[in-house]
Order: sequence, then C-alpha cells, then structure tokens
Amino acid sequence: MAHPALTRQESTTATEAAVRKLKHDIMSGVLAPDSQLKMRELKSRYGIGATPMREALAQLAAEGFVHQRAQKGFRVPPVSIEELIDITKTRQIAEGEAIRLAIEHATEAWEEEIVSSFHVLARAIDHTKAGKKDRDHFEERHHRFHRALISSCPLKSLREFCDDLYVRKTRYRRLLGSYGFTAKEVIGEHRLLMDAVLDRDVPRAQAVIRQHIGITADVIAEVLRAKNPVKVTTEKRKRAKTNAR
Amino acid sequence: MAHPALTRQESTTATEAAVRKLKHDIMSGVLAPDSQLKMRELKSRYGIGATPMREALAQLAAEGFVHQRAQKGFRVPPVSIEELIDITKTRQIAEGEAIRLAIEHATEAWEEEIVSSFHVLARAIDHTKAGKKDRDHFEERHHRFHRALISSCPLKSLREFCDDLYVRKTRYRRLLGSYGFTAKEVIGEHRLLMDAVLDRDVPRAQAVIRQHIGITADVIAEVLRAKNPVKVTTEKRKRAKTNAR
DNA sequence: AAAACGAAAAATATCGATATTTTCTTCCTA
DNA sequence: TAGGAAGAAAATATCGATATTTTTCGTTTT
Repeated sequence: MAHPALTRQESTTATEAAVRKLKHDIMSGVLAPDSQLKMRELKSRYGIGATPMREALAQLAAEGFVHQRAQKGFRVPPVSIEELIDITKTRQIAEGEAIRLAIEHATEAWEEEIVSSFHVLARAIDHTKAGKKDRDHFEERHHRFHRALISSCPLKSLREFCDDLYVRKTRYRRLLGSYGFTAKEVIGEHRLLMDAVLDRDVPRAQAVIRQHIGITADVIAEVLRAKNPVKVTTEKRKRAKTNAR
Repeated sequence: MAHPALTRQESTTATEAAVRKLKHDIMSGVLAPDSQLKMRELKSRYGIGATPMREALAQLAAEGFVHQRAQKGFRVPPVSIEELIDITKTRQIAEGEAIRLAIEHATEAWEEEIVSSFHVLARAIDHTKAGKKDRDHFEERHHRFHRALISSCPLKSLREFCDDLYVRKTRYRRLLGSYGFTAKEVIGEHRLLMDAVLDRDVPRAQAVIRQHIGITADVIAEVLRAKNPVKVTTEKRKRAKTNAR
C-alpha cells in the first residue's frame, strides 16, 4: 500500500497529492527560490515514485510554479522585482476590467459571497498570530474574498487569468513573512474594496482595486530590495537539509 | 523531420517531442475533440514509453490542451460555442490593452517586425492552396504577425496571456478547415491592422483589432452551429483507427 | 424483461531498475 | 600552476513490468 512518508488522501491520485504539496511548499517558501529540486529528495519527501513525481513537476512547470531545463532537471523559480512589477501592472489592468464586468453583471449571490467572505476574512485577520498554520488559514480566506469580487464577471478566461496573477503575486507576499500593516489597516483596505464594489461604482472600484494591488506590491518590492540589494537570486548551496523535513 | 511516429530530434527530450506532436495533432484536429486518449495508442503513435507520455499529457493538461479526470485518463477537450465566445471577448479586452501599451512603447525594431512579418504573411496567404503542409505554414506566419503587433508591450504576463488566447482560438479556426474569406480579404484585414498600429492611432488600432477578433469568431461560430445544431460534443466512438495512422 | 451481481478484460496509475547525460574529482601536462 | 583530459559519481530521463481501478458483458434473480 501507499503510506511510506506522507498520507495520501483517499480517492486522490499520487500525482495530485504531490502537486498540491509541492505547490504549497513553493508558495510558502519552504523550498527556497532558485533551489534545485532533486528527484531523490522529492521522492522521499513526498513518498512516491519517479513517475508521478515527474508528472507533478511537469504539470507545475506548465503552470510556471517550477522551472525546467532539458537534462538539467527542475528548480524553484527565482523571484525578481521585475517580475513582481510585471505581475502587478498586468493585474491592475486585468482585474480592473474584471471588476467592471462583475459590477455590470451583478447578482444577489455575488453580493452575498462578497459580504460573507469579507466577514470571514476580517475575523481571520483579527485572530491571526502569524503562526504557520494561521498563515495558510488567512491566505485561503484572502483568496476567497478576492475571487468573490470578480465572481460575477461572465468571462471565465478573464477570471482565471486574474486568479493566476493573484496566485503568482501571493508567492511574493508569502515569501516575506509579515510586512508592516496592522490588522486594522488590512481590514480597512478590504472594506474599501467591498464598499466600492457593492455601491456598483465602477470608476471608484477600479481605482481602489488598482491602488490596493499597487500599494501591496510597492511594500513587497521595498522589502525585497532591502533584503537583497543587487541580485535576488539565491546563492548556490550544496543541500538544503534544513528544509528537508 | 517530424516524421510519422519516431524520429526524436537530437538534444531534445522524448517528453518535449511528444508535447510538440500531441499539441499539433490536437490543434489541427487530427485527434477529434472529446475523443479519449488511450495510453496504448499514444505510446505506439509517438513511439515512446509510458513515463514521458504521461509527463507530456500532464503538461498539456495544465495548459488546457487535454482534459484529465482522475483514474479515467485523458481526452481531447471538447469544443463549444460558449468557450469560443468567452475566448473572443476576453481576447478583445486583453489584446486591446496590449496594443495600446505596444503603441505607447513603440520602437523601431517593433515596426520592422510588423512590416516584415506582414509581408511574409501576405505572401503565404497568396500561395496557400489549403494543403496540409500549407496550413501549418500559414498558421506559423499568421501567429508571428499577431505576436509582432503586441511585441513592444512591456508587460510580459499580458503578452503571454494574449498569446494563450490566440492559440486557443486558433484551434477553433483550424478545426473548420477553410472558412469563406478570400485571400484578398484576409490580407486586407491584416493590412488594416498594420496601418492603424503603425500610425500609432490607439483608438483606431483598438477598434480594428476588436473587430478583427470578433468577425473571425462570428464566422467560426456560425459554421460550428451549422455543423452541429445542438451539442458540439462528439458522439461516443469505439476506436479512431482512421486516425491511428 | 429490468435490475443486480460478479468475474473477466481493459485501461489507468505506479513502481523499481536501467540507460543516458551532466557534474564533480583527480591527475597529468605544458 | 593554470588548463584540460579521463574517469568516477550523481542526477536526469526512460523503459518494462506490476498493482489498482474502471469498464464490459454474460448470468442470475426478482
């Protein structure tokens, strides 16, 4: 049976489980940016064989969560301020359009989901103590709220694009641990968003979302720059036993 | 190169070759929409083992070129008018923004690439006889021209999104074989695009690109509807020996 | 007959071992 | 002593076989 290292949830495939866990480990920074992903380590870490491990890597490579070079294996993508800026500006455009469409196609269910996801988010922010588990807890609710804002946008491709950009940016946010906003400020920011959208004020909603996306990125970029003045790329390292669970 | 089954190009991995060929076969309609992709057949068709085949499928599944269901294997994605419309509208928005940015960041190299890719495209259209090889030839040049239009847009994420939408729409175009435009009309359409962009007239360029994207989609949708009044999804079928080469 | 059951067959998912390529060491040479 | 083969070690990519799950198709039961 399959139980070696980590529990494989029932009715789920080994590949799926590996994708989920590997993605999480990359997003949360457990696996450092630019570090090499060696088959040996991955296999034992996630307790599966080469085939599903490789399949998971291929899938994540296609989504951009890992980089691949023929015959050179896989690595965690590096982070760069340039990419953060690119993601941010693109997201300001895409999400601006998505919010406009969402408001133009407003429904009651959409409003309800915004209100309730905001409530849950605000509560999570208040209770968060920056613990590891808490972080996942917060991120899940934060993601849900942002998805809710544009959920009534009828263009699926556009919604998915926004979601992709959201996720890619989240990686940057998470790699920094906490970043100087108080709970009150964070809640306030999101309340502004909710209010503008629920008022169905398109220009204001667009302005607020653009500002929200921009200000967060600015802070992240600043911290990134401070951490690593010139190159962000992590230095070579023999092993990362520390992270090896 | 690119022979029937085997012939793995040097310095290329088996997986990469499989990805390339499988993607082509799906895009060009050699593998019918909604048909099941059986490992046995795929392995022999592309002349590789299970591991790289599976890896290729996983990669294409992440990009949306094949669908996957746990324990049920892989299939060619179905086509639907709804998806075509979704892609079209989203692309009108995304490409409109990308063209605006491209014009705002115009460079000489950008203009040159537009002019030369247009020239090559026009020539290809004139010479095309709708043969199989010719189709690939035309598509390559058509793709190049559309990439050129937005190549000076500084937002990589946005450019890539446009490209993704372009490719997804191309599948619909290709699945229809030819569709009632004369060579002169097609060239004229693209010349309008080129002129508007080179004049650096943002509103006009946006209008033309939106119209260009929309009109093509309208024609495709019409043909699709005619072909398959109710459901587009292909009927079940035991085997597709015809295609199995 | 329709539903329900249960092997047998087929297809998917996974593993362990092997072939291939890259990287690292060591030793030789100019 | 820097440069560079040559061989060893490590890592990647691939294959063939096996375990697991789904599908098929007679057969039985109501």
